[in-house]
Amino acid sequence: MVVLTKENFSIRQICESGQCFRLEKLEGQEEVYGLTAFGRHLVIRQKDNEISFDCPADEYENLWKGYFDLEEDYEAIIRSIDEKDIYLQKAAAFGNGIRILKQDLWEMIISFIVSQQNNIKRIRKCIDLLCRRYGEKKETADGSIFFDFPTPKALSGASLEELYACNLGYRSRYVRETAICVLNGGVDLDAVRVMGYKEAKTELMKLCGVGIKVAECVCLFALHKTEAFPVDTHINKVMKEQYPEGFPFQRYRGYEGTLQQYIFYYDLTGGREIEKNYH
DNA sequence: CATCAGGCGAGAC
DNA sequence: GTCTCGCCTGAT
Repeated sequence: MVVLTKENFSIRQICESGQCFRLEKLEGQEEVYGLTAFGRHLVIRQKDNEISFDCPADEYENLWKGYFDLEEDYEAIIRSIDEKDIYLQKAAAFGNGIRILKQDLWEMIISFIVSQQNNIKRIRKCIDLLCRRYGEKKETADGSIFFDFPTPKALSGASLEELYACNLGYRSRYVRETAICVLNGGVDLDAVRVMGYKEAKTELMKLCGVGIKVAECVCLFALHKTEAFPVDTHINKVMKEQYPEGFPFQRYRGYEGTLQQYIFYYDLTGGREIEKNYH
């Protein structure tokens, strides 16, 4: 068990921000979450600023500390926001516990292919079915069962019909073709891992079902290219309503993606009411 | 009943 | 290069 005190960390906000579809609130308890990632299952508890990770110290150091981006100073990011940009100030204050996770590349590719023209609840269900049916069955130290994310090989073995049965709909073909492409080495994920942002984005877009938006999400949530700025229906709406003269990308160069998450989360869960932004 | 969910590919031009 | 259209499926 590892316990630490941290500002700008909310496991609830991270969960609700929809960047990880295998982090979920556990039934019956407040602020207790379960995460499956990198072949492990982790229980996380939070009370105010005190967070506990139910794992050995070395696992925390080698895996979760990086995964949750705990070395980054999010307070400094929020402080850097233009004080006259009321909307962005409110969005960041609202989601100030969000972190940009460093997730598995393959898992993010499939997850965000599945996410297109889909809602978070259904995305979670799809991913869960894929893991149960094609992922390796594993067991935690205390004996509970979980399923790892399926490998490219395992997914390429699924027929279109079987993928439809996982509720993927028309995305079934994209998942199947992407799995086959990665398995063949048509796109080399080890190479993508060491590429810069633009190069990685271009390479990812060679995959079937990966367009600009999905590629940006993968760059941001797997490769930690925080300059990636995924534009979806929410961001598009906010850009029109709040930034008719354009979003000030130059001011926030290098961490636009982090701000994107504040905006996305605010629009998704909090900032429903339309407010004017005064520059 | 229509519209929408963290879009994308294919085809027309 | 830009524009339009159809697409699985469940919720509202």
